[in-house]
Amino acid sequence: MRLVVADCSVDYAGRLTAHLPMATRLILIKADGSVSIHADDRAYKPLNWMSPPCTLTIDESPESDEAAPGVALEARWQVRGKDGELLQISIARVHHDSSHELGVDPGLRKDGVEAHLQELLAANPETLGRGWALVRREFPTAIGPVDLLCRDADGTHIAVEVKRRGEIDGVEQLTRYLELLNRDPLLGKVRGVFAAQAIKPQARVLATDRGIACVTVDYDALRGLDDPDSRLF
Amino acid sequence: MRLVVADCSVDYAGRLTAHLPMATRLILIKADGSVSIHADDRAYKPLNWMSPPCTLTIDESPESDEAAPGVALEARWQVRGKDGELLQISIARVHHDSSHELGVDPGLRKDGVEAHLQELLAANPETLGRGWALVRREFPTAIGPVDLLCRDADGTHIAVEVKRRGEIDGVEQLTRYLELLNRDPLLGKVRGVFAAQAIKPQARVLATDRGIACVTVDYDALRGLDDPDSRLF
DNA sequence: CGTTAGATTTCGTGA
DNA sequence: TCACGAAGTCTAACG
Repeated sequence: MRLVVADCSVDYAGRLTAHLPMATRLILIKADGSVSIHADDRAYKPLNWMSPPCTLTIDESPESDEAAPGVALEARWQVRGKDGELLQISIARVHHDSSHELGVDPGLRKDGVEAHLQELLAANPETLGRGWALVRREFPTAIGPVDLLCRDADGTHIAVEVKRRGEIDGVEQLTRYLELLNRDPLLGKVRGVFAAQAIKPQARVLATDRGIACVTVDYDALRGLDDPDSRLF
Repeated sequence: MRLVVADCSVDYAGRLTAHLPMATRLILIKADGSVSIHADDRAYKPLNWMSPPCTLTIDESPESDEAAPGVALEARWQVRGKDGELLQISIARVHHDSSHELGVDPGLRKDGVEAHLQELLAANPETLGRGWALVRREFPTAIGPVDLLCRDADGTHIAVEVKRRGEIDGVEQLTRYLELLNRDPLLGKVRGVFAAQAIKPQARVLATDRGIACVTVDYDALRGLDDPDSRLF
């Protein structure tokens, strides 16, 4: 990994066209070939970048920038990506330049994403409704799998769409599934349930309008049900 | 902006739970308070991060990590965010540490996004169909504005949804608008057109099934129509 | 290889 | 401030 702090201007032409006027910025070159240009804000997002695969070529005696003919340039970097994408960095002055050997990262472990929420609900269908039982996770349909298919105490099937955050797209998705499932004579009338940690008001309105019930799920409580050791009380 | 290259392990607890075992990484602290931890791959995305507003506290004589009692730690950084989010960085060895004054970035100019595509189509409705005229951009409905409302040579209204890339969500969106617009007796029967630089096959199928026409738009040609100087041929 | 759905999405804009 | 739509989204999984 190479870290360069420099006064530079930047031009990007590819999926869009963008220009950065001359200013002091961090240029980050990773071992994967990626190049990113950071200002001192915007959290982790760079101002401009090039994703791998790409190639960096350096011109140590470039012409001056057309936009600023008076400014002498130390170097011009050209990063070429796929599809003719080009990131051009015109460097007027380098403040810092260092390289570091990081090695391959051992990777990271995550917990608490939608897949895990789905697992927890599959293991505890009673959370969604009294007397409900799981029929199948990832129940297949022609347009994709339904997250959970359950059956209530009366034997009625319920299609459950699980989201971490319940927004309008999830309701649309469940609507398409229900349309298909309700054509299947083996299942009979299928109801819909939209389950999420939090449901946006507009999504709730749309769901209700379509006869889909909404359930907000307490992730921590569910995890407690699943693993009593993790309870804190 | 402060750049630290160090052997560290990381724990994050907040919107999810995540752990990074000990390894050499870049820690980037920006003036906005954000902290991000980068490996030498994954392009510009960090392994872990904390977005502002957040506060960094440093413990210079921490206890050893529970997970690795044998490893002595130089420091432990705790970054606290909103909602009790916590990013904890356990530092075993610092390889590099430097700070740099970057100042406020003058910002960047972008071109070629959806808003501009919408402007160009509004200025050139004939691109969508012979004899078409623009009625209004951002035509308001109860659930949000339709990108373009046009009228063809016969006086029939057409609702146009503009996307850079035409996917299934855009068709759903236009469908909802059409449902509403067709209840308005002042407009009469309203047709739908889905316009994008490229339209995914499935989106095209869904649109066609719902009687919505698809138009692929040549952005560069449109820009040429709008500004003859920018033509390259 | 195309398509889909998720993301600690992030980021802007308009109400 | 909240909510929704767009993003140079990116990325991993699945058919």
